[in-house]
Amino acid sequence: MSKSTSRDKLLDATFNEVYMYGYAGSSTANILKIAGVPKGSMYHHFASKKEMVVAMIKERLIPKVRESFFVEIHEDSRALDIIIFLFKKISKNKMLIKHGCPLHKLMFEMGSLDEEITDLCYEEFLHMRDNFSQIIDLGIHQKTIKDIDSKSLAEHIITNSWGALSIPPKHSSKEQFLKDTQHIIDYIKV
Amino acid sequence: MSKSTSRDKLLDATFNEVYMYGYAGSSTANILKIAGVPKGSMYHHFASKKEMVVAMIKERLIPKVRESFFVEIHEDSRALDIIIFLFKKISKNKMLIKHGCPLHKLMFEMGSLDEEITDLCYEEFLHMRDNFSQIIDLGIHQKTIKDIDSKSLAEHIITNSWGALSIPPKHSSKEQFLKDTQHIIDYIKV
DNA sequence: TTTATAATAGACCGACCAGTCTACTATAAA
DNA sequence: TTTATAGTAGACTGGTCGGTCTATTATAAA
Repeated sequence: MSKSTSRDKLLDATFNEVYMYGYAGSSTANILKIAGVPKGSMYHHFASKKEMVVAMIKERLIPKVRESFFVEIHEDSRALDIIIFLFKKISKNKMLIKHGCPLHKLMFEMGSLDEEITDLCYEEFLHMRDNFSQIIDLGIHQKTIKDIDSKSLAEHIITNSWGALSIPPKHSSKEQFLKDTQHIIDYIKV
Repeated sequence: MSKSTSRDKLLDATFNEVYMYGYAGSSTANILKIAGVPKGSMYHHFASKKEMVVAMIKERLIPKVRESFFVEIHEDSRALDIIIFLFKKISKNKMLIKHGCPLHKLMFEMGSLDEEITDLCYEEFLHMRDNFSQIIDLGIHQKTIKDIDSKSLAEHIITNSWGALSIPPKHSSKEQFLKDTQHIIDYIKV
């Protein structure tokens, strides 16, 4: 049982606010209200709204995305099955299906607006890609995945998932996502 | 040579403002400044910011996206070549490569915020999908494209392109987009 | 107990937001 | 020429924005 400090409550509220309304659409007043923390505390812990969001990305968004998008690599399991399992796992995550990948959403919005936040998100994208390409390399070695440039393929799989997940909540569904990713599976399997 | 009325100037400025800063991040004051039109004119032509954006989507965004994403179908040309040509055409569009598909960007942002705008964008997505699936059906008939459910494949191709185009301007390139879409080509060609 | 510092608390600030209001001008039908 | 309407013009409003300020309280080291 953690204490949940003001800082923690602010980061949690900031994640939800920015995820739902975007960076520009989020308001510090609303974050403070939801966190139940006075303004003085916020500006004690963070220099500005942007710095709070940067901390939120590092301490909430990136860990959540890693938790959602990453799977363990067992040397004895088939790499293709790992990827199929991952797509199933993502499809069960209602947050992702409804509102998209929070990393993608923020990076896309900030691309034209703030270089620091964009770069922070893009670095995590590269990290995801490199992590993913290891699974693909394993699959190529196991001959369960076609011998395609693994970095490029990993990038393809991530951006494709991002695109599929960016269908608006009213029209998105687990089934729609799995149908889309099935094309990826059909493409990469030997 | 058109007259470029105040209404036209407002819609043009609104497209750019919303494309760059998002709906929440856009400001009417800035739109008015760039359009060189006083506030009174804006509220004479449109009931609200939202109604102006709705008009912008119908009269600017959707036509631009159709122009960018659609290709003519010649009965005598190979459907696979049409799709390859389309990807090349998109890759040459610096606006799309840098800032992504404006339809995708707005739909993704508004998904949690406004149902009317979201539905307007989603309808156009469906229109794009159906138009695209015709090309695929042609390809299946010509045996240049694998016999895969054409609606699902069209959706896959569009959302994949959207994902690939949502890489931030600093890190996006024509080459990166073509590399990504090459996976699609390799997947669908017989 | 004293002292320093971390954290809480919220009133307050100027800037900017979308939207309103009244006045004025251009156009064209009667 | 008169009258009606479409369009231009921008000052102004209430509310929200991120951020500052001063005051107070909690914590812990000296």
